[in-house]
Amino acid sequence: MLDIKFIRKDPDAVKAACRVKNVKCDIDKLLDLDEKKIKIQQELEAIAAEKNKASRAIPQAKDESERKGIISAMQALGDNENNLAKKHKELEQEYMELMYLVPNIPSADSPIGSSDLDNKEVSRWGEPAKFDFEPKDHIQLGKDLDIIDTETGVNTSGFRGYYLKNEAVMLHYAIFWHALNKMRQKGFDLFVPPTIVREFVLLGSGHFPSGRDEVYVIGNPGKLESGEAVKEPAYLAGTSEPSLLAYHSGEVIAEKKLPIKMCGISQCYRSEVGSYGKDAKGLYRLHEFMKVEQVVICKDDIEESNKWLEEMREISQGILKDLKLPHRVLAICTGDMGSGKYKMYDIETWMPSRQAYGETHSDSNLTDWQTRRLNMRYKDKEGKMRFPYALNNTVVASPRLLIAILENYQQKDGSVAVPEVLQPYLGGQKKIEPKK
RNA sequence: GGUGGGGUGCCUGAGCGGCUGAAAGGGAUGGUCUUGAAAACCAUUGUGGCCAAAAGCCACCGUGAGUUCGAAUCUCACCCCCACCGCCA
Repeated sequence: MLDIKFIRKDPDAVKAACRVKNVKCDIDKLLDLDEKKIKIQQELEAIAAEKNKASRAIPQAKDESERKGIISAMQALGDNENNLAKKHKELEQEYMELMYLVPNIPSADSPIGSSDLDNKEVSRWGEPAKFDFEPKDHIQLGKDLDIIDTETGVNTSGFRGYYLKNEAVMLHYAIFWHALNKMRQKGFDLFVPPTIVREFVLLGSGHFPSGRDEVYVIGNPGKLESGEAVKEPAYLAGTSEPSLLAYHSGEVIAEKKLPIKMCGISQCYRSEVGSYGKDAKGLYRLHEFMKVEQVVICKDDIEESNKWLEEMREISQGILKDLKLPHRVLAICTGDMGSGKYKMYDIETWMPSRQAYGETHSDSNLTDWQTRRLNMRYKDKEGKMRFPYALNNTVVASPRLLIAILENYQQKDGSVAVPEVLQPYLGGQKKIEPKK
């Protein structure tokens, strides 16, 4: 959400943001609603002031007839008030619906573009492996090593279902252990956050209203004593970011507590309704996976927040470097970055079966777009209330990262080497051998 | 699942129909004192809107409706928390 005062002052900047981000949001209508709403509000307040004044006079009334006179005068005001209040409420609702759709202004150095084709590569690390044999994809490797079973997974769970088995399970958790250790060293507070969340949490993070389709709704969130369904629905979060942010929602944070560095590990659920037929095979696009996520909440300073964006990028790249996985960093263009974002990088890791880099991380600076929605504030030294800036980045997500590990670490004999940093988590095991 | 109790500012907590935006204490900030600190004492300490600012006005005591001339206070619904018992990974 943007500051309405900013939108009033510079509607063209907001319209430009809508354009480059491909967001449909009628700014003129928003401003019109704003104007109408304020006008009615002023009328309502004038009536309220008069009523309050009269009401205060009642205890001082000399006799019953003076009392009655005041009361009847007030009742006359009441009729108009009800109509205005109703109108105001309607306008307010319409206004809020639009406000939630207004995109953040992208940074000046973000590439302008309409799709992922316009993203700009900013750096590369490592050399994609060259094999002196015919490499297999992770699906085949998973079968041969008896560590991944997508066929039975689909049978049990439906499309995009999977089982991890044996060493894949060990690798999966080894990655997370490694990541959690690293994040603790970096001074992040660790969380296992809720994945079942209330509406305000996803509205606050910006996953609602426009990303509603992407989120699973829990059909039966519980029952009341009367046997009726609970009125408020519950949702399965697609990342721990909303829960981590909501930890401080509605809070006035002490300035000295900033920056707040949070790290969550959770299962993530995504309906993937917008991507039917895309990445249909293997472990790339899944309805449920696990992820370690980092969130930073810092002062409302562009420079400081951008410093954190780079710092978080480096933390994630550090883990890929620990795993010796070739990867590249992309500056995401305006059309591909999502409505709430100010600036965004993706990190893509080399996946031999795709003969391409595949997205494994997503590093974003949302400035105060989320904290305004969540009414999360801090008081600066002058005692002024400010909305802090919020950023988030993937630390690691698996099974997707398993694709890169298995495919990059495969050997001519059909085995897969275990990355050195992960070996301690597999009891020192160096190699995963094919099963006969 | 049963039975009670309860959501008030940064925190604890009083208020239970009208000068109450809210007592008291704590905390925080500033000052006096001190070589410095502690202690003590004094002062300050809501948010948002009309609004860029002053004056003024309006709204806000979990959320939403209602009763009333007037609601933190009364009624209803919803959300949440706590205690004890039962059940449970």
